[in-house]
Amino acid sequence: MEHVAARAGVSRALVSIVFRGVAGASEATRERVLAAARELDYRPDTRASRLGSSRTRTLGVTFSVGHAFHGDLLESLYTHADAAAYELVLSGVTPSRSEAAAVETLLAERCEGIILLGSSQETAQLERLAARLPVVSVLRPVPGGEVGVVRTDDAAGLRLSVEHLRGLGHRRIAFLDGGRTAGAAERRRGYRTAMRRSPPLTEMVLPGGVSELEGAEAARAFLGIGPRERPTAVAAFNDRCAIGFVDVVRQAGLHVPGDVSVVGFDDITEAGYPHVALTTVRQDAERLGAEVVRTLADRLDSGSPDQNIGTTPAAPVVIEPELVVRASTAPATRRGARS
Amino acid sequence: MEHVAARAGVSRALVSIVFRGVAGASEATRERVLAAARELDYRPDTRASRLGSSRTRTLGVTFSVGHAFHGDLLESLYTHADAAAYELVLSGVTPSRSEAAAVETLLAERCEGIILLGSSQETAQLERLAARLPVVSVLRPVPGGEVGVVRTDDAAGLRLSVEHLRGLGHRRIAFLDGGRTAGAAERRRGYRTAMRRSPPLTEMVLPGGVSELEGAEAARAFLGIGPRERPTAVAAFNDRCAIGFVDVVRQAGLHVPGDVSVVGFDDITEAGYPHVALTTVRQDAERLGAEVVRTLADRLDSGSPDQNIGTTPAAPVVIEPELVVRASTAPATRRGARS
DNA sequence: GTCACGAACTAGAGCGCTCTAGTCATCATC
DNA sequence: GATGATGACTAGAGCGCTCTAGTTCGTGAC
Repeated sequence: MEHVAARAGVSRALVSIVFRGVAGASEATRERVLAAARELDYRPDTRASRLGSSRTRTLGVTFSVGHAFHGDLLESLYTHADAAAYELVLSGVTPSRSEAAAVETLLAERCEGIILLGSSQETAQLERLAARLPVVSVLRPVPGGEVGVVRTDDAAGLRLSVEHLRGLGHRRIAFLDGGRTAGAAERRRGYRTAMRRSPPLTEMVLPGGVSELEGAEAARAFLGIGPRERPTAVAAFNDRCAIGFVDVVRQAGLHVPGDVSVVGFDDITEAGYPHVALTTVRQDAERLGAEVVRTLADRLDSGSPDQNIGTTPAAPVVIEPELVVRASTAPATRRGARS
Repeated sequence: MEHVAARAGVSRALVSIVFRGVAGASEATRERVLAAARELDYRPDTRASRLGSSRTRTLGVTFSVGHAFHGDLLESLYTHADAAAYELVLSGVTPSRSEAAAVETLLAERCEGIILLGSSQETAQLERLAARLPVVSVLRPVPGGEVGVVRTDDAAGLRLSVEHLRGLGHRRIAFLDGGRTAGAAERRRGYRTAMRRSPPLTEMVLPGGVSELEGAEAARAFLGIGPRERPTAVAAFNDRCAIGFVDVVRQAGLHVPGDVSVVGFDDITEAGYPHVALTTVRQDAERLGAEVVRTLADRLDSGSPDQNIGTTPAAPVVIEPELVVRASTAPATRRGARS
């Protein structure tokens, strides 16, 4: 910085002004400084600038590495954080690196707010964290109102699934459960509600899970059911689970959607591939990301300067999902499952 | 820090000593400081500590968000960086956030070294970057020797594929190409070499790609070939491509491995799921990560203090892949494709 | 008793920025 | 021509650490 200042013939303070993009430098000087910086291949040290300023304008994000939908969310977060003049610092969660450890590094970075994608921490822990700084839990609802929440209306999503299948004439509709994953309880609840509407249908919850593997296992349980009692349709916890289910069911000689209709959840990229063509409930990653940044930025930018603690989070933001009908669902046949 | 020092009745310098874990504090004081810190919920500010010290002990990583194999690599990198007392800072690449932009933020963080997972930048750009600081390209070979490289022996991997299929009696073996992706050229070369060994077989390269989508498209091209000329085995650029291929081929009524054997590449988690059971060439994410950290740490820790420029990278580290035989390959039948 | 020595601890100058409180022209205003 | 305003710029005190160059004190050797 010193060198750039010298080369441009100005003070260090002026260089700072130019790089922060604030008012206080003439157009001519601004260009001279930028030119000098370019020649010296200089770029401001983010560590130092964050240290110097009262605000770090930094948002920490924990995410599961390799998780497809988290990838989609990150993309949206990057875009909107950038637009709101915030920087993102990522902290990955892996089987050997816990979410708590990931959060710890974010705190040490002095992030102003923390974004947790699909958090698996206990509510009490989240509340303790939220007492220190603004926290928003994405995808996973957190009761109590201390922790900000941005999520899809999971229950409504499953209602869409079930109503769609009902409308196609299905009466035996199973749900492939998601266990303790973020959002699973709500989806299960949505399934139950929809099944109890008139005319009420017999509920059937099969243990499922988050990945293709668990979908495949659920399919084996499904195939173990006698053809006459077998559900003619299945709503899965998510797309990957649905895809694993379809794979195994097809390998067993059944047809999808001829013998069994399947609906997923998320609308991951793969679900839209022509050879997969999964009917699913779309979560809008783009909007989720936008809302996360908006709620956090609102809290941070409005709060009394350097005193974010005390600003309460806005009410949970719940985004309505949308049914995307593709080729994995079809009208129920009279005789139920064939073969 | 001030507060912790006051509470423990020592100087700020002593607190620093304790938190850095260096010698110079008695056991009793150490505990007193730690206790005070715990009570005040204090943790050192990483920005400030990096600023203060000559070394940042920070490694920057660019990766594709949502890319399964990058996720596996990140996990390994986290583990080994931690063991070598380095910190990782992640910078995600998305369709709307270029690799160059990702690198830019890493430079601004003053990372000591940069790790590029599956870089898609041009060699010239990589070399320019490598002139500033140690860079290692993972998965993607870079000629010239200026940029460190840690990768799997892609060519050998495809030779393993082809030899395996040859051994099963296959003679018409196609390759689903990976286009311009990292490693694709080497795999294509490995395929060619293996096909030209005695007895030489007729090469057949079908356009493939990196995802299931492209594998599915390749399958359609494959199905368009007359049953008599159709390859009886396929080596795919990667697992996802192989999986898409298998899906479509099965939907068309062919059997895998009965009618066509398929070999993937990577050994992503999904390939090992029982209902997928893909024969594949395993890339060892754990070892790749370990080697990346080792080579970087070697350069950084040995170099003349605060003068990394000039230390040349070690020779490329090439890790031998391993064939994992599962259920997607079987001996060739006399008549080639059935159905 | 004196001295050297090492262990335990401290003072204080950075690190590369930000940002408040200035200085100094220049220009319109009455 | 004195008076502010305004715009362009600078000095210098932080930010929260690290780290060198001390100081202090207890211990053992002689």
